[in-house]
Formats: sequence, structure tokens, C-alpha cells
Amino acid sequence: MSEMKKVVVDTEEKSVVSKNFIEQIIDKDLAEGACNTVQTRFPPEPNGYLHIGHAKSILLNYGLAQQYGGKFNMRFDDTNPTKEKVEFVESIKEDIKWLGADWEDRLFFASNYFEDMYQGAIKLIKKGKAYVSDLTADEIREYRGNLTQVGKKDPYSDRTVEENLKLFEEMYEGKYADGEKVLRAKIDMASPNINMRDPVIYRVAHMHHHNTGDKWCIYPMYDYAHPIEDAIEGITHSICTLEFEDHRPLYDWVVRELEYENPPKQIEFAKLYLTNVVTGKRYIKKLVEDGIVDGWDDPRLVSIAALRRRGFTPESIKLFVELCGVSKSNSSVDYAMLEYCIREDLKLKKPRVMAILDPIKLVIDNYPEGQTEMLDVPNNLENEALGSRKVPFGKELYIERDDFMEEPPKKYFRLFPDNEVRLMNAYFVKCTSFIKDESGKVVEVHCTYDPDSKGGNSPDGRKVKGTIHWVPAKEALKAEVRLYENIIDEEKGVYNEDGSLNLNPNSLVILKDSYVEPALKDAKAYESFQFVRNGFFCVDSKDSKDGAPVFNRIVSLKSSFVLPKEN
RNA sequence: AGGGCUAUCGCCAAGCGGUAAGGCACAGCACUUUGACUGCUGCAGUCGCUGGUUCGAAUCCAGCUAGCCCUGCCA
Repeated sequence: MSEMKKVVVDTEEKSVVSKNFIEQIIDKDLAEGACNTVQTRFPPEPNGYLHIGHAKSILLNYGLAQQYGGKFNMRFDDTNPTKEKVEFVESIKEDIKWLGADWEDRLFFASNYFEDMYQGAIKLIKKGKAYVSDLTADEIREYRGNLTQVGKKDPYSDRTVEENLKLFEEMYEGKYADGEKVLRAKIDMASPNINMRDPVIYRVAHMHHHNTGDKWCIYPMYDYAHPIEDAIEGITHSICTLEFEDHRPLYDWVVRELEYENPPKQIEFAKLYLTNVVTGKRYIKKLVEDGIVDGWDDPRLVSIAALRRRGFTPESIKLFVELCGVSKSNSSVDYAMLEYCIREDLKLKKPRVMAILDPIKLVIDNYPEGQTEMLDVPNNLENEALGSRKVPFGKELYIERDDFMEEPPKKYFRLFPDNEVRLMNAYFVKCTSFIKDESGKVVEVHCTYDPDSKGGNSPDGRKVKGTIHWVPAKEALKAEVRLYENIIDEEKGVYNEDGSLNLNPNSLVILKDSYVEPALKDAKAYESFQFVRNGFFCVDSKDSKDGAPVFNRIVSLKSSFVLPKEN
């Protein structure tokens, strides 16, 4: 795995790849002695599946730790039992491992710090910096004011330290019902930053917690809990997304009032958005419910599980995240960039095999009846280490329907009457005739081959312009192939005017009559290949059966060939 | 009495007062047993707008405009 070194000074070119703004902050902190090591973390709430956006955060945090010789923690931010589920902690761990971010022995749960947080709250109360309020949720909202109006003093904010201590302990003991009392930080009801208007830091929730069971019935709020979690773990740079910028004053307030040494620093960056994809939980939920996708890991989605199933690799995602960069401006990265990354990762690593997606039969009239030759075909011309394989060749083959035209337009150099092309890795072949059915559809193409051109070159030195791929009709394996397009209709954007998703009706095309080389019969789940001229494909992990793989197209190959429009 | 943040090519993104990096996309040429790959070439006379400071401004100052975020006992 390559180092995530950013300051690559190419002595030849004298070019310098500059650091992103977070690296610049860390460099400065290190230089000024604000910290002498780097400790980062990824702190998801276990309330859903991870997606490509999370991958950016994971890889950013992990990469920074690596780059600075620091450490990376995995931490579940499980401070709200009403939303969290164990099934998600497992899937999240699996996804992060797959991405290659290694937390070593540092797997933590915010819930393991509940005692520290409780003690911290008592400390705040004793300092006169927190109080118990009896206001209802509605009243708190009302007292808070709004964007243009300052808040009003909470009538309970003048309770004595002793009274607050007693009340808070009673909250802890379970004397109060959910919502009856909260603990508030005493800051400034007139602050222009609404987060500072005496934020609630503890609420009552009589609920079973996946980690702490029934031990607690009061739970800390994110704004109070998060800085404590970071401080306890010795996090130096607490990296989160832009929407938390307004929370930073509160983050700093907590760290300061609780008097933590080596206070962690919160840094915010812009989330990764991709064009033409859906990441919203409720939208995906609806897609699943409506049967439009077959689950959270449907290959058209961009959850980590979906990307994995589609055939993306951790390396490709890492490359993608690096190419996207890190900044503070909201942006939406073109899906084409992701496609570039997976092609880039796979092109030298995977065997290039032949598969016919939409078959039409090709008969070589002068080829001996019943003869089969086993051709030795290199797996990847650009990577000899991948070796070679045997591909049977015979009188009857399948070729792509697109590779034959009765009346070709200009610049068409595939098969058409009287034209000679090369069958990849095999022979030159010249089209002699074709057969149509009653409806006029071509059902069979006939040709003759040049026995001297075995391997794909003619000894007389004549050239052909086109090379097409094929599969032996008898030995080929019939396989289901699934072609994908963005689930969103690219022309009109993600949402319709009524807020519904603007779905692409062609996002999934299932081909039931495709043929692949016999060598692919035992391909295993997640194994991927380049289907020459058709793209990169991956064996579906859900629907493949032994000896009957189903192939997902990960991405097509680029192509500058466009068939001229009819008429 | 609103606050915070952002704005550089179609999409990302460097740039940190000395005269617009790079990647993706796109286009063209060459090569080609993948119309792929690879190689080469092209692709911002200008940095949201308007003023100002300066020998010099994307960079500093002022004012404006646009977009995003914030009024959970969610994270």
C-alpha cells in the first residue's frame, strides 16, 4: 500500500503537491508545539449503513494518522439509545475494515465514558455552569428565541448548586419521567449562536442501551459528550463536517470548563457529494420498500456494501477520495471520477476475458465440422504475471450483435458482407453471408476463415481494421449479466418538483442470454474481470450460484466509437 | 440581534502580494489483436461583483451579490 505522502517533491519536475488545509493546520500545531503527536478518530453513530461520504471521513482520519505517525481510533458515538442498533455496529466495523482503516486495539464506545460525563456534569453544576430545568421541550424551544430574536432566561436557571446537585442525582436515580427534567449548560441566552443559548446537555430516557443495558436513564447530548470523548481518548484533531462549525464554540466551552489538558481541536471540512446518486436514508428506505432496489447493498447504491457488491475495490475508493481533495466548499463530485478510479485500479490487475452480452451466431463455413482447437490466450497483455488460459475455438461461435451490420455506415470496421476482421486471439474471418428471420432480424452470420492467420496475424502481411471478440457456441457458459446506469436520471437532477426522486428507468438492465468463456464457470463472489470491449464485471455475491455466476457490470470501458444515427 | 461558512475551467482543486498547478471530463492526433490502454496536443488573457491600497492583487481593505449550515430533550 502506498504511503499517503502529500508533499511529493519531484526533483525532476520541481513540482510540489500541496497539502490540504487540515494538513496545514496540523503542521502548524506540531511546529508550534500545540501538540506533539496526531490522534484522530472516526465516530459514527450506529444508526445506519456507511456510504461513500463516510469513506471520505474514514480515509481522511486514518490517512492523517498514518501520515503523521499517529493513531486512529474507532469510536461508536452511541449516546442516544433511541436511535442505535447493534446490527449497525457490526456492519460499520466490517465496512471500515474492508476500506483498510485499521484501528488496531482502539475500538471505543462513547457509552463507556458515561461515568466520566456524569462526573463532568457534576463538576459543571458545582462551578455554577449547569442547572436542572423543569421546562418542557416546547417551553425550551420557546425560551430559546429564534434566528433573529434572543432567548429568554430560563426561570429555573437560578437554582442553587445544592438544589441542582440534588435534582441531577435524582434524574440519575430515575426519579423523573422522560422529558420531565433536563440538565442545561449555563452560557448565554442572548448569544447570536443558538447553540450557546443554554444548551441541554443531559436528558432523561428510560431505555435499554445496546452497550450499557439499563444502567443509565439519563443520557448526554452530542455537544456535551463529543468533546469529552475526544479529550479522554487524547484526540488532537477532531475532524467533522461543516454543519458542526456553529457547534465549535460549545465544543471548546466544554473542554475549557472541564479543564482538560491538551484540549482537542475541532476542524470541519465539506462532505463528499456525488452527482446522480442517492444517499439519504429515507429515500433509500423508500426505494427498498418500493422494490426498486433489492436492499441497502443494491449495486446501484453507494453504500459501502453496495460499492463492494458492485465490484469497487478499497484501493479505488481510496484513490477517489484522494483525487477529490479536502476543502471547505460544498461541492458535488462528478460520478465519472469514481468510474475513472475503478478502471484505473482494475485495468492491470484483472484478467481480460471474452464475454458476449447480446449474442448472434457466427458460423465459419470452411472450418472443419466437429473440430475444436484449444487456444492459449494471455490474460492481460499489459501484465504478463497474470499468465494465460485456454479458450476453445470451433466452427460455431457467438459474437456481439453490434459487431455485425448488413449495411454499415462509414467508419464501421467490424463485420459486414465481404469485410474481413480478426477474431481476437484466433483467426481472420471474412463475412460471406447472413440469415434473417421472417421479421427481418439477422439471426446468423456466415464467414470463412484463413487457416494461415492463426493467432490473429496473416503471414502475407495483410491488415484488418477491426478486431472483434467471440465465444465458442458449444462450450460457452450462459450467464446472467446485469448492466447498470445511475439510478438518477442525469438530465434533470436528483429530485423532481414534488420532492420525489427523479429515477432513471434504465438503471438496471438484466441480460439473461449472455455467454462467457467456459473458464468463468467457477468464478467466485466478488471476483472481477475485464470483459474485453464491454467493461469491468464482478461476480454478484447475492445471486450467483455454484457454477452459475451472475455478473454485475462495475463500469464500462471508455469508448470514442459512436454509431452514426439512423436516417 | 441574527450568527457561521463558502465562492478560482463543465466537475473537483492548488494558490497564502511577484504575474493562474494538477486531476476528472471533453476534443484532436499517433499507436493498437479491446474504437480500450498508452503517448502527445488542446482546453481559465482571468479568479462571484464593484470600488480601494500597491510598482504589482485570485491573494490585502471596504462594500455588495449568491450558495450552504444553524431555531432537536438527534448526531
